[in-house]
Amino acid sequence: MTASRTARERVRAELTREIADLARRQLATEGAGGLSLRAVAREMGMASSAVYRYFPSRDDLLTTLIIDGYNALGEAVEQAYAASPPGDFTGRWLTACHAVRDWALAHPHEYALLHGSPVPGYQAPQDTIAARVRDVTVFGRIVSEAWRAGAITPPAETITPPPSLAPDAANVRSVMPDVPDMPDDVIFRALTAWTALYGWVSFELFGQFNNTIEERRTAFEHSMRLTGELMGLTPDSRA
Amino acid sequence: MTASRTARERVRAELTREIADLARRQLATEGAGGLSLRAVAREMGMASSAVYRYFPSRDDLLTTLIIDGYNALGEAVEQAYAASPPGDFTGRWLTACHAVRDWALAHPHEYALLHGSPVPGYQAPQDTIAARVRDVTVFGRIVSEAWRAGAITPPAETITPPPSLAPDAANVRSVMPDVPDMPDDVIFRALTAWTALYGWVSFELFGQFNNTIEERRTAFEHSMRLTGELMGLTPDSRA
DNA sequence: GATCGTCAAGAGCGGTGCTCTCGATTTTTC
DNA sequence: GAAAAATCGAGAGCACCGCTCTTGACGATC
Repeated sequence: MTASRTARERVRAELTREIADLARRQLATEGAGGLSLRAVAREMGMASSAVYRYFPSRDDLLTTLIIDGYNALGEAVEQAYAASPPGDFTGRWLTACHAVRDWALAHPHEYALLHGSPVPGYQAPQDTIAARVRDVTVFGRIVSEAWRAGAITPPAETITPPPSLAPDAANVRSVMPDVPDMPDDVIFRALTAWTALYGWVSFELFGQFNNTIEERRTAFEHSMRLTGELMGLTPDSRA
Repeated sequence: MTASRTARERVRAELTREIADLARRQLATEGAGGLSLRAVAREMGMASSAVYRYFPSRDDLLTTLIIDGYNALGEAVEQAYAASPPGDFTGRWLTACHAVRDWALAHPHEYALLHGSPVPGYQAPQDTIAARVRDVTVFGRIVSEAWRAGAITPPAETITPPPSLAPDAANVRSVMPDVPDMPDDVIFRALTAWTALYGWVSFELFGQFNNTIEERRTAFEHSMRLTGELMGLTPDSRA
């Protein structure tokens, strides 16, 4: 039932995929604004109006590209997580950070679609939100595992978050499995590290480091070590 | 000479300003992609072709908007700096952070133009880079003043940056007045705090905190306190 | 007062997203 | 197997865009 319905449905699924792939290639070369339904149709050898049989609007096409992008980024982070040694939490954190950065550098326009300014007239539908949590989940897993292993020790005289932030902390905690005892302080430290990660990648990709930071990869890793320290991760859990 | 040349030049300068203002208003309501030379011309009651006498292309108009945006943001940060008490460096850091966030929230589309994904076919010219450093300069001043006052004490067993990052650290140090003795470690801690600041604001503005972080301002301030700690700022320098 | 530079306006080019209609083809139903 | 229904591609067309070129009128200058 899932493999083959009518021939028409099969060719429809095929064409839909083909259009999306072509659009993604066009996105990679031209950028988000250069995405043109007419150009896709031209490259596929069909009339521009025919494309609307598969994607009711340009925004719908954009939405699938965004969802695919979140999934690709999430998968990259998941694979990096799976390939990193379980005991070394700082290593896992750094590996995951590099996975985000590497993917962003390899797919700059797609990253811009996900974490850049929203596309002009485009309003992201709810569908995209579900796919968005995929990379977040991995980071949450890393932090929660480290916490349960006792590898997170925030500074003694820590800055305690105000009580009004408890609900938000609970929201963040919900993406971390089995850490009901994690203090809000650690939650917000992890959140801050997370924003620093994407802040760095966005800065690097959007050109804010031009003529200033040249040893990008090394500087990035060092910065992520600092954010690891901010989270309270012990520098090397194997030592 | 600066006040009045011929009447023609005066009216020309006036119209140029008027076009830019109208474009900025259109940018605020429609977003970067919705900026249309034709719409501006329509609203000014002139033919679309006439606008090209003042801005040779849409990208040129965008460039002036970007430069104006950087200046407005920089000025907001400068004013916040000027209004904050000189002795309290953590306070100055937080005030400057809030200035960035407040300005971004008040001018979301302009912020997106500055720190979001680059506009489709637009290539930022060198002119924009000069205006960009204005806010950075303020942050550099805060950090360097704190350092000279002895209010920055990074953790004892710190993560030292690799020697290959020394040139980049020197680049960053160049925006900080009179701190030749500031260690590269502190430089990169400040840089990381800076990326965390803009990472947070971008996340908040671009919708990544939806359904997760609701007490935005409080959470932001707490996060910035944490980045202040990361820099080594003593929690309250007046105590 | 004639000349020259500047200006607004109009027409037009090629491009865009999107809609509608029409004929052809495939699937479903009887 | 034939008729009915659903689907599809193509074409024309709408309103918009950035941008160019030409034309005619206005203002400043000698």
